[in-house]
Amino acid sequence: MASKKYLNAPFYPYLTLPISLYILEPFSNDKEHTMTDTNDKLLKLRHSTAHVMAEAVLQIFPEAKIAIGPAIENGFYYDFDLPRSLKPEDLEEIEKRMQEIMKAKLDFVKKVVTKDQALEIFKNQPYKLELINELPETEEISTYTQGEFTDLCRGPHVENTRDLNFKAFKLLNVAGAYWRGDEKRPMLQRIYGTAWDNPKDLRAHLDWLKEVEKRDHRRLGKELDLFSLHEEAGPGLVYWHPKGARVRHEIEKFWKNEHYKNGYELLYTPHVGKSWLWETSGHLDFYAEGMYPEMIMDKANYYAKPMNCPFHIMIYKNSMRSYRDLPFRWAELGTVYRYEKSGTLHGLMRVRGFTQDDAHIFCTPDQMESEIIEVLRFSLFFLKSFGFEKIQAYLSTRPEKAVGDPALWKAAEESLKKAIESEKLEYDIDEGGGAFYGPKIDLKIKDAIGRSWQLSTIQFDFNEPERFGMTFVDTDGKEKRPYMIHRALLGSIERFFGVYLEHCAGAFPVWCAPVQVALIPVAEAFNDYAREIETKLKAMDVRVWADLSDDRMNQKIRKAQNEKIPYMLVLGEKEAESKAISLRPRQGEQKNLIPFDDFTQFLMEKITNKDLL
RNA sequence: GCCAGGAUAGCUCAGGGGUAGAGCAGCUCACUCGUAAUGAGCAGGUCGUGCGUUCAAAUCGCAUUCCUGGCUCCA
Repeated sequence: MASKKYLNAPFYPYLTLPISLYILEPFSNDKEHTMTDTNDKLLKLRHSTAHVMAEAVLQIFPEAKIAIGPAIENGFYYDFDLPRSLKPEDLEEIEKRMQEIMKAKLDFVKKVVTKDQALEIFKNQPYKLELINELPETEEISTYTQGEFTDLCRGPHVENTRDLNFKAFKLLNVAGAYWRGDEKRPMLQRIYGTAWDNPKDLRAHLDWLKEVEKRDHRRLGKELDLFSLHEEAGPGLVYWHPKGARVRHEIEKFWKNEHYKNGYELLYTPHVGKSWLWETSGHLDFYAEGMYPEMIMDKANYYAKPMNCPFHIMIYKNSMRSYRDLPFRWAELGTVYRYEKSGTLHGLMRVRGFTQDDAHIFCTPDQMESEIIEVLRFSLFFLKSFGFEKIQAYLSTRPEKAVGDPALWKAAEESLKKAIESEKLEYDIDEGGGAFYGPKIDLKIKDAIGRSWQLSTIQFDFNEPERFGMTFVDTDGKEKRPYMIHRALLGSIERFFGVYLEHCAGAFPVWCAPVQVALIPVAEAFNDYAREIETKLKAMDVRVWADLSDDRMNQKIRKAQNEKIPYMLVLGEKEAESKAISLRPRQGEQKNLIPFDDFTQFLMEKITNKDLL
């Protein structure tokens, strides 16, 4: 059931499987192209284009069964049950016929019909019949007809096919899709297309798609030699190459330092544990199919951990805890393993082994509110450190089936809301959208090309403290239940790395770039000077690469540029004489003959401030 | 998991029933050159894996693994 659409969902710390909305809003700077601005005009136009496509498909396959064909973000689709599977060439034929239909200037004619009439009209269309029969009695049933094609549809539509610009749409791809998204129902063929008001907008959207492809983290990961995956060694398991590991190390170093600075302690816990843990936590009941299968050893069943929380709870329960000890803020870069269906694996975005930037906060009821506010502030600090300024919060509240006292839920929800408001974040409330064990806040960021990704999640848990019988001794000498909050800021390191890689298109800021400075001697005669500079920079912990190959200077620059190394230092006779360098930044203007000390000062500032360039 | 497409040298890709091809990368040699590709040469795959059809398979068929695009967006 999961799909690529869910790639922007984070890895939840606890029991739920990731479910999330996919928001794709290209051209964040260009209102014309965003869905928010999508006036009915574009919606109508796209939906009408879907109808035109259905007509074209029926011309080719008169026996085709049609399902549904809505407008979606940037375009539309239509699902068909066809006698054979479509080939890419079919799309061209369909497109051609669609253009003919548009040029024919056909009216879209609406007709209100009775249920019986509708059943008669669509008697050969089983999917439509199913829809008709499920319509509420009160609902007006209408059909829209253009040319030879009539569809069950509530509209609205454009008036005439001439309102559709036959040069402003394009069919993109064919895909399988279950009827009504249900894997037990028949698999239909879905044709996706994109449609716009004018050819210029279409062009812009196609360019955007190209940009998405160019930034694909799988492509960049290969080009920049950052990581790899190996089917023969296990799908969905990531191998970090030296350069990728360097970036990851820098990110993790930053993460750890900031946690210590912000009142957290770090933990390390095992990767496997006996079934008792997962029976107690409830994972084996609710989540078994998401776990790697058991390993049997010394007559006990062990599981690779899909979550870190039970381990942190073990540490909590290791001794008596007093209200004086709380809150505990325990963080761990914990690598977990989950069985993700083979069809859902995708580069670094969806994998089977990944590292959560996890933490659990155990606190008293009194502390809950300030802890939540603090966690949210800390999340925002991290996201902003990486240059994500546009942040949207989503608050999910108590679902019908839930554990825990409703009053506790209410209080938790209130404190979550207060935290969001104190940070003045935009937010949406998903009523009843919380997990069964507690309400949560999710944070979504928007990347450089306008796509939304969910990264942080802050979740209450009324379940595990109960199941594990966690307690603390309160001021009155009585044992009470602590509050437990799960939170991940970046989500998982792997996925965050993928998102960030796409966000910056491979051009990491200097502080975490795998190579920070490239040295480019103009000719062999200046290799010595390059070595001298290299030694000095290395002594300052700068990651430097001296290109002493016998390539020509132009070639060296090209290589460094393609590797997206932030700074290139060109070194020749003039530089060597005056102990200077010529600076060619990966972006921006070059500056010649800068005193070396000036450069290092500039560089160190960039690095320590984590400048994003 | 399901539907469709794909898997050919490290990378990007061409070819297609008669025993494999390009560019880049790599290696060697020459060149020592001021801001995005110096030139020449060499080496490198049995065409994802298995089984089958055939005189003959990378090319056809079946199976399998992995990859890619999709699989709630309610007429």
